[in-house]
Amino acid sequence: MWSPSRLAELAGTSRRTVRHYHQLGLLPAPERRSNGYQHYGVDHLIRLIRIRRLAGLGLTLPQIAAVGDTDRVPPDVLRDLEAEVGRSIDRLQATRAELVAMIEQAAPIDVPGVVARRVEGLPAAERALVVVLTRLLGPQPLDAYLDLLAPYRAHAAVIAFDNLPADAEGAAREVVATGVADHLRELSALRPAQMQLIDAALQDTGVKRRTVQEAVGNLYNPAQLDVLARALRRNGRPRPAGFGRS
Amino acid sequence: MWSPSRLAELAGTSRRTVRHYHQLGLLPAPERRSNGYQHYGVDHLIRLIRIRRLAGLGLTLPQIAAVGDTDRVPPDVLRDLEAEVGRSIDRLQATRAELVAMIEQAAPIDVPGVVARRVEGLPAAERALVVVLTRLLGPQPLDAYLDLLAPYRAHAAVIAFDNLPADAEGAAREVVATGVADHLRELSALRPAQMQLIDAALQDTGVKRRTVQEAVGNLYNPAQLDVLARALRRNGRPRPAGFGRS
DNA sequence: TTGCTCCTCACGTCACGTGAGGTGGC
DNA sequence: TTGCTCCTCACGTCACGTGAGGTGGC
Repeated sequence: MWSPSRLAELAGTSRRTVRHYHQLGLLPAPERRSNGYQHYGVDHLIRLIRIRRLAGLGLTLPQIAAVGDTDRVPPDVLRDLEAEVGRSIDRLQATRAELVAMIEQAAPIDVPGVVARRVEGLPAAERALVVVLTRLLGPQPLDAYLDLLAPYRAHAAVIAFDNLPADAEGAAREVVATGVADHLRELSALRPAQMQLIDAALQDTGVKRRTVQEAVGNLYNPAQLDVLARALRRNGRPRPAGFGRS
Repeated sequence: MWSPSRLAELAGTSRRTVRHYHQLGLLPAPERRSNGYQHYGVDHLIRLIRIRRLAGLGLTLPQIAAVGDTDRVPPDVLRDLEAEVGRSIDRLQATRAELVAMIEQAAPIDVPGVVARRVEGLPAAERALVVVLTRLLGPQPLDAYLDLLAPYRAHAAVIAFDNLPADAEGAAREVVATGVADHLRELSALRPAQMQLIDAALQDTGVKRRTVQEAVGNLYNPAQLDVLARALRRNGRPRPAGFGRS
């Protein structure tokens, strides 16, 4: 009655798909004419339309095979599917919002749209650290960190730190370390809650803190690392996590 | 610095994924310790996080390779992605609505939820025909057809037709044919607009009409097909497409 | 004869998952 | 010694897509 391509067309699919369903035993084999050509009847079409409907609803082909010829899908299967589809929609809507934000702000890649505006103009090492912290900190500690970033960087000692060459001499290092340490103490006094939030987020067994330390050790040159160590010694214990690092 | 599994964990992915990116050249090979163990630095982590971000936004791995180390995704790529994500969301929302309808109505499989209530209690052949018509007719002609279905079936002659055995005699066939033909004429007079809508939808080169005829020829027994032929002859040309079929 | 459809393998796609079989570190 | 991680193949997954090479119908 119908050729393979006609059948596929009527069901809105491809010949290969029909063949695939034959191979899986989802669709019964059609009759053959004397020349070997296959031809399909209305039963095949009904069955194929059903398979396509269920596949379109998100059932896997084994699930469709399990449904077989019964006229209802088990309700729990439907509920699972609906929940799964709901999650997919949520994910895609978040993705879409992220894309829209990136388009509108012409935002850079490495960091979510919300974060992008707050890391503009940072030196490469700082940006890299922010990228790592987006994976290590939860939303709130990350927010606190980003809040502190601007006031932290609004100080000449920090700029000096950024530009410190690897072979800077001890005296120069000490000057920068003093400046950074003083500035960090002021900042701690000014925004203690945020400092604590960051610190607490890095607590868990210390594994996160060690990760930050390793990242920092990789991102700065020896002179800069030495400055950080000096600044920390100078401020004693209450080391301000992501800032007073190492 | 970091082992493969630690790197994967920090980026929220798997070791195999990391290996896959190496194979594709997306991620540079890490350094090796003397024992052959790989270890990764912060550069690898940054790069891996970037790849995962872009993959999460829907870029394919070749697209990510093309973006490389530049800090912006080309705007047209972003716009294409956003459009594609939008279409996916639309599709999934339609799927979800369909699933919800099926759950709430405990609806059967073969037919969309909206159609389900209107084909309850139909004999198997009629249901099969409706399934085929959902593929052949647009929404409006299908709606017209479903509208006519109830009044069409509210007649003793139609029930007699359903129950006609394959070996029914000529006299019995003629009685049923007369009843069906008369009923169809009345229906045509009563709802001419809907009849015409269905008829028009089946026009296109006649290929759809022939498909309906083939389906009908497959769904009814010889006596029933003979009745349909008689009823059509009796009513002359204005044959009511899906109803007065063959 | 030409162009179209039909046939059956069988490899390719996409982004990894999942063992298989063996070795290093504590 | 045990348990854990590390290593490198290499086949498997999912639902088909895409030729490859050849034949039938008009």
